Amino acid sequence: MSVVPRQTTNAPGDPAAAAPERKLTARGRERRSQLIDYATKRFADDGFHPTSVADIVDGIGVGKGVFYWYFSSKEELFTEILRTAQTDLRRTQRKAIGGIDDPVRRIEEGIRAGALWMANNPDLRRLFEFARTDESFVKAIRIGQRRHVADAVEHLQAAIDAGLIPDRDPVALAHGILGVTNQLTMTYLDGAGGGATKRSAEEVADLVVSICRNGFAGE
Amino acid sequence: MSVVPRQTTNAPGDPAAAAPERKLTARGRERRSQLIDYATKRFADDGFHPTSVADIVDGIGVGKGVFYWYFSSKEELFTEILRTAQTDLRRTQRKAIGGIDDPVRRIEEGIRAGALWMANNPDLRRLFEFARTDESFVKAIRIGQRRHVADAVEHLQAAIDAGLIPDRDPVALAHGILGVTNQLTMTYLDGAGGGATKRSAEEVADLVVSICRNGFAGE
Amino acid sequence: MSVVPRQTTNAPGDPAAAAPERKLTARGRERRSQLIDYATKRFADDGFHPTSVADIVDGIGVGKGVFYWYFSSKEELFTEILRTAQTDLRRTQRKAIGGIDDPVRRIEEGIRAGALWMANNPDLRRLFEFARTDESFVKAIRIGQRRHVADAVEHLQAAIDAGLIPDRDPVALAHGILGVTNQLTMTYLDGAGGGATKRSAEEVADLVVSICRNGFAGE
Amino acid sequence: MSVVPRQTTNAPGDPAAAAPERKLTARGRERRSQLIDYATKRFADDGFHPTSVADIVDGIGVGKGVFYWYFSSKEELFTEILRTAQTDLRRTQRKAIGGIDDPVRRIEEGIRAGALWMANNPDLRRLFEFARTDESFVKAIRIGQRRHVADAVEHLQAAIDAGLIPDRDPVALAHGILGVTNQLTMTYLDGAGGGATKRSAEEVADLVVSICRNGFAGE
DNA sequence: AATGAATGAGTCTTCATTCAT
DNA sequence: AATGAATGAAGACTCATTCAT
Repeated sequence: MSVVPRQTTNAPGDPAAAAPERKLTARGRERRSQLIDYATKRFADDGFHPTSVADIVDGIGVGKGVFYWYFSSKEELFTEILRTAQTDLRRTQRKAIGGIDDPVRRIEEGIRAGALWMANNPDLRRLFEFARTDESFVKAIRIGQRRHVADAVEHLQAAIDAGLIPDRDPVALAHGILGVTNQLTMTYLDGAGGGATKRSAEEVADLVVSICRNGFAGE
Repeated sequence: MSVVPRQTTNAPGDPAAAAPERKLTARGRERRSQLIDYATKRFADDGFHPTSVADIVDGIGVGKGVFYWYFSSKEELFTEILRTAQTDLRRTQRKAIGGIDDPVRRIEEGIRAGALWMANNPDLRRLFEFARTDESFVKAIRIGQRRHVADAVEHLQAAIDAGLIPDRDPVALAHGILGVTNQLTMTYLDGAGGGATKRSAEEVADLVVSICRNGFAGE
Repeated sequence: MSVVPRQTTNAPGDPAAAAPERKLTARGRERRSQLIDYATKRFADDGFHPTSVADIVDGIGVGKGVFYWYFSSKEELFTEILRTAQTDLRRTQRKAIGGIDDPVRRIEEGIRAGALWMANNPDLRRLFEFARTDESFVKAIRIGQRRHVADAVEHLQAAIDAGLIPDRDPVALAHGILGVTNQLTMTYLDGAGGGATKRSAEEVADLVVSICRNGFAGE
Repeated sequence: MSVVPRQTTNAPGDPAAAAPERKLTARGRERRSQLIDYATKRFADDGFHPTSVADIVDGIGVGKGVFYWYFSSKEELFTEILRTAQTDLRRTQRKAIGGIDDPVRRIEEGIRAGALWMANNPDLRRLFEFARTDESFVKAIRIGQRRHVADAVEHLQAAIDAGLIPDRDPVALAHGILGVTNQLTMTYLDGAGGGATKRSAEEVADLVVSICRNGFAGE
């Protein structure tokens, strides 16, 4: 006779719609990944808004309900993609500069790693770019970007303190680096280069590092 | 009862649907401007996809017919906004460097003018950014971007030829400048700066010029 | 160049979704009525939840958009039906007792008018009944019911003050009257009478008045 | 891949889909009760249609399969709730008047018992009310109501035959009693009373008896 | 030039129900 | 007995666009 609700569905008043916290089986986790991967591709190719949930589930060949079993909404899925991607980018950069002592080399290797990641994950790079333009996702993207910038600032400040580079606003520098990286990877690796010569990911990474380091007039 | 979209009379040979070629009265031109201005604001604030034609005409307080009297589609309006904006940006930059002989100063003043334009037209800057992410508009935006880059390349090449700056790929440099400009104006003037100090348009422009010129290590 | 929004769509923060305030033409007003009438019938016959917006527009033979041109949601339409009906019921009762001096006769004629209204508007009666059971509409229905009870209480109190009827809680009496009216009109005029003899609206009205007046033991 | 609803093994000759006839263990019976109790609460609070099977099983913290192990459908569960409740109400009333000889007192005590039951089972009272408004359940509810009325009629007729109360249509009287009981318990015990004073279940029961007995004008 | 009305395919999302394990 | 996964029809609602007036 006792009515003991063991579990409330979703904490109400939650700012951003959270994922349905489910205990997933192996098969479930696989499905979830599959949805994320396929959706990433479609979002990158066709855009977030133009890609419908129906497109996604049809593309995978499952029923519509499957989507909502794993994600509470299309927006939540997208946010999830962004979060994962940002985490991965950060991890990649950290790994690349681990063990390097010279702050300037840390900066350079960080830039290179960032550029390579962008080159290797063109879909995710595009999603970042879109997310920045959409009211619903700016917030999500800024959290990661702030951390990203903070990471770079740390090394820039160290280099400045060590007298290795001129003393300029490190936050502005970090953003400059970000801008160059985005623009060049997009231009040379995304087919956006108007008449620009095709280049390999490594070449582009070198280019990014060089421009970030010297500007157009430096050295 | 069936709704069969009819082709509007278009300029022949025009690849994308063009505006209905109308001879507008003074009042008509004003209406058109009003639509463009209001739509620009809404597109920038809420996004292109989330903003419906109904939002636009309701916001102005006119009927739906008005919209389709001046534009053949929502896409056409957006394309028109982009085209006008790109033209305006270019004109602004050209005016800024007119009469300057030193190629390096031309570059710097061009950068400054570009950054100032972005700072003064934040809505349009956002629309550029979005347009790059949407399959339907990349083409439109690239035409202008290519010209924009070409302009910069011309001066960079001149500076290189004159031995005023090191000999590096001017196309890459031009793109780097673009990236820095976008990122910094966005960061410091669009509220996107995570903890970054607020700055005036002029300060930001100086910052952009400085970073583009020297990179993080130069000078 | 000026952007002058003449009219915002809907006051945001509005508790209940309000109707899209439109200037309707004669044809528009007719459509709206048609939708209300048809929906009333379907809601009464099949229930509010089981009746879909598609059912309604299909039944009338118009496109789905028509519905949302006139009503902002299915709920809003239903609320509108309730409001109109309650107003009509009240007007009917007021007209019926206008000019009667004796408070007891006012009560009796009010009851009779109420019962007749219910008998003549079985669909609306059913909707009232449903609305009381649905979280989303109780509030809407109670506003009217409170007024309805207040009206009755006024006359009951007058009769008590004049020593024409025993001094009992008039609010409780008013609710009792309501209960009898609902139950009997439903039973005898809605096909809900289990084995009960069919009766005319007038007969039922007499029955309601008689029972309300005397109870089972009185007189 | 196709989903073809299969007939669950039903008691043959059963008009509506009946519960799977299972021999339940002690634990099984408890689960079933738990489902019924929790569902009753949700149906009463949120409505039958708005409450999904998922809501119910999630609220209890079990899988979907559990639900369909004990009930063949959501409708069947609801019907079951109604049936049980009606049986319980009847039993309560019968017990209350057992051993009373005077038919008038039998009527009064029956009314009181009914009112008290409603007061003590507000959720079930609400479900009765809803069931009367939904095409799918009217039939189920009427069976019980008919019996309920028949019970009352029996005593009313006895009282009339004994000359203890005036000779009026006992069926109508019985329905009148029902209407008063529903309306007053709802008003005073369900928070539906617009400005009406809160009262205890016993007070309300007294009120109901008094009004049913005397009407508004009788002694 | 402009309006209110209308279209209907398409969007996101829900939900009763089934099934393999 | 019970679970997580899946189904897919159906629901409410949107929206670019067209049309009669």
